[in-house]
Amino acid sequence: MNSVFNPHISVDIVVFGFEDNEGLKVLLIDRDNNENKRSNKQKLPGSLIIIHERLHDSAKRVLQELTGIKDIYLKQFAVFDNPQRLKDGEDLNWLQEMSGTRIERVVTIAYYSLVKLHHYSETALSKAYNARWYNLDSIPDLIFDHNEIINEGLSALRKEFLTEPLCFKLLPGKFTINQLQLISESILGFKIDNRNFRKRINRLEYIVPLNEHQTGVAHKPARYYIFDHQKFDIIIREHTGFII
Amino acid sequence: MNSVFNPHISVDIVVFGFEDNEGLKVLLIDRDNNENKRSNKQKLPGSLIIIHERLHDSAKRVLQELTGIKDIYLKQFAVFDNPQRLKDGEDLNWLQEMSGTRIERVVTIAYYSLVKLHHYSETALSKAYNARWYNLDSIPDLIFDHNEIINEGLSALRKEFLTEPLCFKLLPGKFTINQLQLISESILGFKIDNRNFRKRINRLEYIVPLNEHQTGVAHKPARYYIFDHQKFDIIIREHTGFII
DNA sequence: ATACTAAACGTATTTTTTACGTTTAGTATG
DNA sequence: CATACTAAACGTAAAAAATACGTTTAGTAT
Repeated sequence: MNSVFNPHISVDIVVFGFEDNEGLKVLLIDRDNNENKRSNKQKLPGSLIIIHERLHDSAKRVLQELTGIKDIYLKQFAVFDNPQRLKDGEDLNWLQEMSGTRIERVVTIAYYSLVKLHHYSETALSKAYNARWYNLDSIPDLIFDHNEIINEGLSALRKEFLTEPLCFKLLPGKFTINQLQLISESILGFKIDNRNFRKRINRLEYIVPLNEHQTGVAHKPARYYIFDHQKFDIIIREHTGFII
Repeated sequence: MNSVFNPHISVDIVVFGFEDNEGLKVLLIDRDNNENKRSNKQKLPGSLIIIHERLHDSAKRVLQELTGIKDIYLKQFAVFDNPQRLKDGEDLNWLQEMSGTRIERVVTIAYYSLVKLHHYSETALSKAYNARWYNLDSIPDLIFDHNEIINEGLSALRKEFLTEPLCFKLLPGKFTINQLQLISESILGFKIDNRNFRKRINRLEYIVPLNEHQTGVAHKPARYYIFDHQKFDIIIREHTGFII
């Protein structure tokens, strides 16, 4: 591969995976692919951008190559620009060989993303790069500043979750209140009282109850709800949640 | 000037100026300096970064050159990467001459900043670049995508204002509740009921009342308060403000 | 018929928000 | 030195939201 790449700018993506009743997981890949193995180092999915490529498209491309995931939610959350961030000579050599260009300094634009983990279990993920899910509390040492990128990504995700209707990126069109709660707990990392959660949700006009219920479950069937994007926009733009 | 610049990456800064009882203003400069005048186009303060320079340092440098402002609050809020963003041939030529390099594509990292406007009135600002404050509702057409950058910067500022203790970057160490309210109104762009504002502020443990009051004012002298950063960190990290 | 399960409902208490009216501690003035 | 003036500060009643719990319900499974 020679320099179709812009050797100054890259994207990296922190893909968070959600699964019922589990903490969030993060998708990591091997630095080297199976045929071309030189180390066991791991990293975030990411790449130098291609000349003229848009950052968002670049992130999308990388993710699709590694996971087959399309139509995914991607959020730019920070830029990592420390001139020393590539300092490990061996990793830098790897990057130069991989990209076919001489590299001085790379500023990386970091994205996070949120997917239903079971949609992308081992089978769909890149075998060539040994893509795997890791619990947040057992992330190995990664190349460059990728550990730092994950930490900042998690903060950004949690902060954003409280002010943007993020969870509807994960939920199906029709969902139950308990599904909504499970996602919230998983992202925020703590348990929520179900009775109070329900009351709060029922007050929100943009979460609309349907006259439709689960079928075939061995308990009281849950009601389905939909998220009304338009109502949300109208209501939330008028809302001012002070912290000061 | 020849290529000490990185011709791929720039910073631009939306400097918001605050003044009692006024809407926010934005600092703009002329594209060309007085000696070297070729047009009347205006732009945000910004520059290609210097090789090896950190983005934050670059933003700081540019601001200081144009305004003399040091020790300023700077917040990275977005990246603008449209490959067409420099499309206007004339502005692109200008940039190439100015930087002494051939330029293909520039990705810009955008910052916003918030200053007490009266500290940086006409006298302190760069005369060479004709730096001036503009009301938000009378921003002229700017070069490249700078109008878009301002709009996004304003959204980011307002959003951030509601979740971060931004106003204490503007206030003196000791401040009155009414000063706090004026800043809030100015940034958010609407009026707040003073009686309810006081009550809310008085509940916040990290805004600590002093036994010290204004002197020499022709009315009941106001009490001074200080912002307790440590208490804020402890309290806010435990706080979860749901919107969903 | 009985057990089991997740969903859904309920209630009492405290805290916060909202929308207003009133009083106070100073300086300025005639 | 009494009165006016000003911004600061206090107050109150009602509505809405948050919190911490206990109970009932609509299904399937045995």
